[in-house]
Amino acid sequence: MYNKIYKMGITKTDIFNEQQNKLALQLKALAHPARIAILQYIIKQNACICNDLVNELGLAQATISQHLKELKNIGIIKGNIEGTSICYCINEIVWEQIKKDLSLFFDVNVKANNCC
Amino acid sequence: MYNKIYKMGITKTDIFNEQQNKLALQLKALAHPARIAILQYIIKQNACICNDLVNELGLAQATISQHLKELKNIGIIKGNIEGTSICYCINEIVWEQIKKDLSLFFDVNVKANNCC
DNA sequence: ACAATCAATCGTAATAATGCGATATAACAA
DNA sequence: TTGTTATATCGCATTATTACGATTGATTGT
Repeated sequence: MYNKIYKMGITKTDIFNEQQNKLALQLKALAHPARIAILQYIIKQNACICNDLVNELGLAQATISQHLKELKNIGIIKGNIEGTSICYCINEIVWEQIKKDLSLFFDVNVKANNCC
Repeated sequence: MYNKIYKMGITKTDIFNEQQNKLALQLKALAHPARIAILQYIIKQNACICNDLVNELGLAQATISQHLKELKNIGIIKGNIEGTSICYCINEIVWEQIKKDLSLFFDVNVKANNCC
């Protein structure tokens, strides 16, 4: 039935350019309400530990830890060991870089559409 | 084993606020290299039809159609029937609104971190 | 040394997303 | 009418994501 060879369920990153793939990965890491809430909380408190987020958001510790990992993967947050806990804060350099990457995409001149 | 009632594999949108859920949905719709490429192509050409994208990107027609649907869902593009084909273009109003929503999230004062 | 605390990871269950072939539908052309 | 073209949708296979309990490992306090 399927005579062409391709991997099902997998994004074909090879047909897109570096910028498109990178931006998509950054957006995907941000595209969850819990991760947006985590970032907002860290910004509000300046820094926080995993357990603070568990209490604040009402998700299980394993779930928060998983979301933190995805945010760490794109570098937007970084953690520092402080005794038994780990203090998380925003990585300003990466935060600004992502802002720049988004601007590069969004700050284009979207012409007055001619067909709608 | 699991004595608490919750639906597995589903995002708990009820514990987040309107802004967090909306922003996450917008970001999710943009968080795929194909959809970024589609938007960039539409902007470059001002407008295009589904088949143009099939030729340009090298994805199957069904796949392109599916990605277009997701972009239509957040309103960032709109289609206009032109004969047998449908002309797609950017919805400038929504484009600017999403830019604003992103600015609201990103343009905060990220303090110098005090723990990393 | 021993218990307590915190966070990462493993394992698991369920839903979501990705991609394409096949088919359906709608509009135009001959 | 018949055929062509363009797009949407259905069905399917596969991978990805979400969420949590249980466990592990590391550090602190007694």
